[in-house]
Amino acid sequence: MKSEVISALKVTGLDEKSITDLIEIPKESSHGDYSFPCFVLSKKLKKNPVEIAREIASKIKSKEFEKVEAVGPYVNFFLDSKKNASDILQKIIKMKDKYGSSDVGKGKKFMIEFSQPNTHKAFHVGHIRGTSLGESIARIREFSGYKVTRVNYSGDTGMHIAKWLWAYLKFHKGEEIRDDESWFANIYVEAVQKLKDNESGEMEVAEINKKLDEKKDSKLIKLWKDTRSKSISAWKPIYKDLDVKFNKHFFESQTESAGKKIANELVKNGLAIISDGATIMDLKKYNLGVWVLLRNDRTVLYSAKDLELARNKFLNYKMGESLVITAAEQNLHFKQLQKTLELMNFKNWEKYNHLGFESVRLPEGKMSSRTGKNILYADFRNELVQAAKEEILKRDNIDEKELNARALAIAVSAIKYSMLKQDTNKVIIFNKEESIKFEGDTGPYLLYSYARANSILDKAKYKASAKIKIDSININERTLINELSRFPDLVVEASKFLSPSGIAHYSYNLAQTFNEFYHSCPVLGSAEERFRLCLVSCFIQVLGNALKLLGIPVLKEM
RNA sequence: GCUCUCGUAGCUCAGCCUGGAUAGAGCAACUCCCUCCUAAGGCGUAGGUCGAAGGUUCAAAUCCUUCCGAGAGCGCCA
Repeated sequence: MKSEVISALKVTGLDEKSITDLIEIPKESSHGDYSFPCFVLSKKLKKNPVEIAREIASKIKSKEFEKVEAVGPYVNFFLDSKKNASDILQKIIKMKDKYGSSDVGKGKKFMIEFSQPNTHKAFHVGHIRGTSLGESIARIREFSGYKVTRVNYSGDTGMHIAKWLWAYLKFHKGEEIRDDESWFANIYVEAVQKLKDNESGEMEVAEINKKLDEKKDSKLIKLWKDTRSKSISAWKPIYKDLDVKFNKHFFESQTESAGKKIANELVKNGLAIISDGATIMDLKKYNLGVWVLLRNDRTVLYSAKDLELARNKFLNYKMGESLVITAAEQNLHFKQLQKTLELMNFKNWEKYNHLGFESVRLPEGKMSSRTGKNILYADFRNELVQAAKEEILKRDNIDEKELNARALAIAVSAIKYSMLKQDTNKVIIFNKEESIKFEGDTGPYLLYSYARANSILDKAKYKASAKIKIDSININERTLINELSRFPDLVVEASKFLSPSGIAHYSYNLAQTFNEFYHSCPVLGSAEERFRLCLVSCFIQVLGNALKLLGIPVLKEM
């Protein structure tokens, strides 16, 4: 179709390459399917571009186009809209769940690490951003043909654990250990508070940290193990809600001793040095500052553990590309990590990539598990589910089980959509009052559009058929079909740039276009019923595919 | 001080990679539309020096430079 436009434009005397580069797809459908701006020719011919456009349009006589017209300095091409529409719908009907998929990643392995909650700490709304983002990128990459391995990595050791254990032993000793996120979160907050300006406390914590590192105090190790496993159990319902499954869960406790070994080897190789008793990588000449691997008491830091994790991933998973998703605060850390891998001569070091996403903040400031100034996932989720239930009951009377299922889907759609629609390098100001509203540019709006469309098909007892007969096509239908046709290109973009936000915006635009169609084009009982039913079913298919990539569940009824 | 990110309507954001036709949405405000497929919807009104100044270009929100403002990071947290 584009090729016809190109060959028609050979009347300009330009070669195929420059024509291809110049052709645009207009933002507005009233400007046609393709458009050719005449500014470049204007310079060449030293003539008014408006005049040139008029001349070109009059020279083109092709039956391939419904219309070719000059508008100002542009030549606009209108394709045969019925044929075009039928081609697009047929493609969707044929490909179903695969519509939008591609094989750009065929034969390639892609490992993605995301979520990374720490044990003994809060899983708060900020964690949802990384979790939703990682899952969506994983799905987009799978859809694009990659073999994807999802991994999680948790801090189950280190200073924050020492602080938590200190507070537990000091103020909660003997208390039952619960698999409850907020119980863990509260004790951690208490630890941080009570350690403020408390030198003897700090020394006790350092002592616990050292003992954990040495693994000799069996009583302490048992407490650590018990609390660790309960804390891990507390995540299960969260990942179930969010529909996230990992192929592998790494823990820092498994990387620390090998990490320490790597740090010591780096000293032997002369890559790392000892400075003030600590083991460091001096990366100043790369403009990456200093990277501390071991503390001066020889205990191991995040940095050395990450080197071991990288080594493990390289060795045992043989992936082509590896991505780690974390908060953007860690951008420098990952540059230092990558540079160190390079200096260590790791094969494929340049494919060990990092994507940092900006923080989720409360209107009053940064969220923090240290101070407890945050919103725990479970609390927020329950509030959203409650709000959704109230909305449902306003308009429908359904049984408890169905009510719970629908409310959860609505809550999850609201959470995920709000996290995914925003560009990753933009801070999200999390406003709770705003986020429990289900109108406008929100997840529930998408589900609502989907459910409405589905209800039409239900009433018509519609069964998909590959035969499409189009007698006429109006502006609403045409716009909706154009929107449907954009999807595959967007998935390719999203996969390339590791960016689900484009899919999120697309979903919203698509739903909006559908709602306009819904409002102005009656389906059931209309003369165009067959064609419109087909269009509705294609809309459901494509919105469903898009939401699947975002990890957002759909509802047939709402 | 150095590095990175952000700055578009009252508020929250698209658009910027790949420059083009009147800068788009949502929320909030003000109208209108449920005898009609789900009003969690749709139509409309109002709201903009695209942070500022230079530069490149036929053409700049978009590319380049400088400056201003906000946030984050910068040796023993992760």
